[in-house]
Amino acid sequence: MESQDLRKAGLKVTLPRVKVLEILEKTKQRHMSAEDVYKALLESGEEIGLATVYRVLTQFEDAGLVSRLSIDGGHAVFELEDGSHHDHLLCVKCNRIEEFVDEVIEQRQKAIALEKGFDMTDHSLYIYGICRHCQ
Amino acid sequence: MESQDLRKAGLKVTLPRVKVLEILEKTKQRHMSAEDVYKALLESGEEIGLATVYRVLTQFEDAGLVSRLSIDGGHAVFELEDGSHHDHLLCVKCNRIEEFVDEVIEQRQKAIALEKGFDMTDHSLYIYGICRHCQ
DNA sequence: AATATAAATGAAAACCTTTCTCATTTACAG
DNA sequence: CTGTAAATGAGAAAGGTTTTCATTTATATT
Ligand SMILES: [Mn+2]
Ligand SMILES: [Mn+2]
Ligand SMILES: [Zn+2]
Ligand SMILES: [Zn+2]
Repeated sequence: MESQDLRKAGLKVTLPRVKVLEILEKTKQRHMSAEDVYKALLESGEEIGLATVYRVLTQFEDAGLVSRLSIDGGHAVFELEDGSHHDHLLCVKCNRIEEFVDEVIEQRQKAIALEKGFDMTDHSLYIYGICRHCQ
Repeated sequence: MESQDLRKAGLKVTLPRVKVLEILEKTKQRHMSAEDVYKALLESGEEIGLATVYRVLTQFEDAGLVSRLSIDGGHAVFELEDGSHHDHLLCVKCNRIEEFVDEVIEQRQKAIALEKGFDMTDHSLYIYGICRHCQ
């Protein structure tokens, strides 16, 4: 019952919001661009405008329902937020995305920010390479 | 004699290329956007088109003379390549950029790539926060 | 030094992703 | 059921970057 998730987030329960959430929950690709979501909606018979998809994804991000990856130079990619922070490995050939968590790196980042007098608000780490399947 | 640097890189020695290189070498700001370089050229009396600035910066990147940072959501930023890899801290208020090197993080990244079967080609790490001056 | 030719440039148009505008539709509180 | 604020769709606009193509320039050759 994702209507509850929406209401909890202070968002009115509208068809576009319910459908976008459904797509994100049902898809095989955990990481989707706005365009991907838009196309998936069309395929599932929902004619929801791309502008609305962007709006809804941004609202979901603000509400903590999804998180946004900003990949090198390209378009943003969204994923359902599951509460566990992680970073990403990207295959430069097939665009496969894998996830990882590394506490050592997380700690070092905090230490570096402290050392440099920064109040760290966020970080972004991407490892680019050629995946097993592509090499 | 930056003409030599250009020739070594297989690039013809043209006025735009020489001037862009000069700007990058003389500027106080180590990190400059294409627009910044373009404006600095204008201020120094050189009427070089923005498209040329983009082209030249990309060629310099390919030649290993500069490197490009892809900052979250914004425009690209370029810096003269000095052979020493480093990552960046960015102030979300004043856009100040600081640099750091952390061997522990570098090593962990390699280990993670290996673990996941990736042949690592690159990585990008940005720490966002509020700098000393802005907090 | 003059010439030929491939490469580089400038200006403007095109591109691509994302955001905005605004008229219309919708959710939902009363 | 009604009124009202919020959400939507379509298209325009934004903002950074790349492309196109006619013109200019660097440099190898005479
Ligand atoms: Mn992820
Ligand atoms: Mn730097
Ligand atoms: Zn791959
Ligand atoms: Zn600052």
